[in-house]
Amino acid sequence: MRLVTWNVNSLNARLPRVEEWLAEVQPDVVCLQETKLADDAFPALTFEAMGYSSAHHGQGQWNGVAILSRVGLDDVVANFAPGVEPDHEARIVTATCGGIRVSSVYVPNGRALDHEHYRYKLGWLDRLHRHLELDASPDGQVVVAGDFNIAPGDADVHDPAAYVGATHVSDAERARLASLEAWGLVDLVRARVDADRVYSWWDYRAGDFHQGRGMRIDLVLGTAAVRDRLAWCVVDRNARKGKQPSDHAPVVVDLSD
DNA sequence: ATGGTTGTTGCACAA
Repeated sequence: MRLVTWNVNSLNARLPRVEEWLAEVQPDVVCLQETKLADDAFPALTFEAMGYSSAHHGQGQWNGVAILSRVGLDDVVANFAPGVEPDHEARIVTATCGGIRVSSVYVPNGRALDHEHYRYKLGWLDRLHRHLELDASPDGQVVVAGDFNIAPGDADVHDPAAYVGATHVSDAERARLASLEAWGLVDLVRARVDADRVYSWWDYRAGDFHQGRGMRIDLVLGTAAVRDRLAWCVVDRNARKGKQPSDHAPVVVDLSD
């Protein structure tokens, strides 16, 4: 099974590139973030024609997450699971695809350590942990994939010194990620790729992509049962090149059957 | 050099 995650930064602006990339890469399960669409504007028929069932949780203009699957799509939960305080923004959708409980997540950016949005981010990550406790089992096949807006370690940041005091690298954010790992999730790319400078996001400005100034903030987390199936993975930085790219590259994970 | 770009029912703000 090929599972991917991609923050497309507006599906409206990105649909031609997304269609082209899906046709080339042929993933079975696709987690999308920042569709920036209302549910009635989501191009479900376009994906259906390519063989994908889909579940979209959107609000229009900002945020919006989706899961596409050609290996089944059942038991969809938009927002956090019942029992968790609902998010007022569209940042998580969950479905069972090919026997894996999959969540597509767009973790709040946080903006700055002294910003209210940062408190929202930390609380959101706590709610994600609670969501997993209610919706999934660490002993099962579970994947949480998306834009976490957290660089797990300094090896995931092009210039750690430049990010001291910034969001994405703070102890509190990394502690939330560690809490998800303590529940039973593993960072699949880090488990497989022993290298620095593997990034998934580059600022549009100042030629950051060309200069290699990026961060790895798009993650595929999986339980031990998923990690044991891990056959191959890559961040497809080619998708960050060319005309009208997203500022994020897709992350590709191949699992053995 | 706190610069630069892209997206949004934009005309500022989020990323």
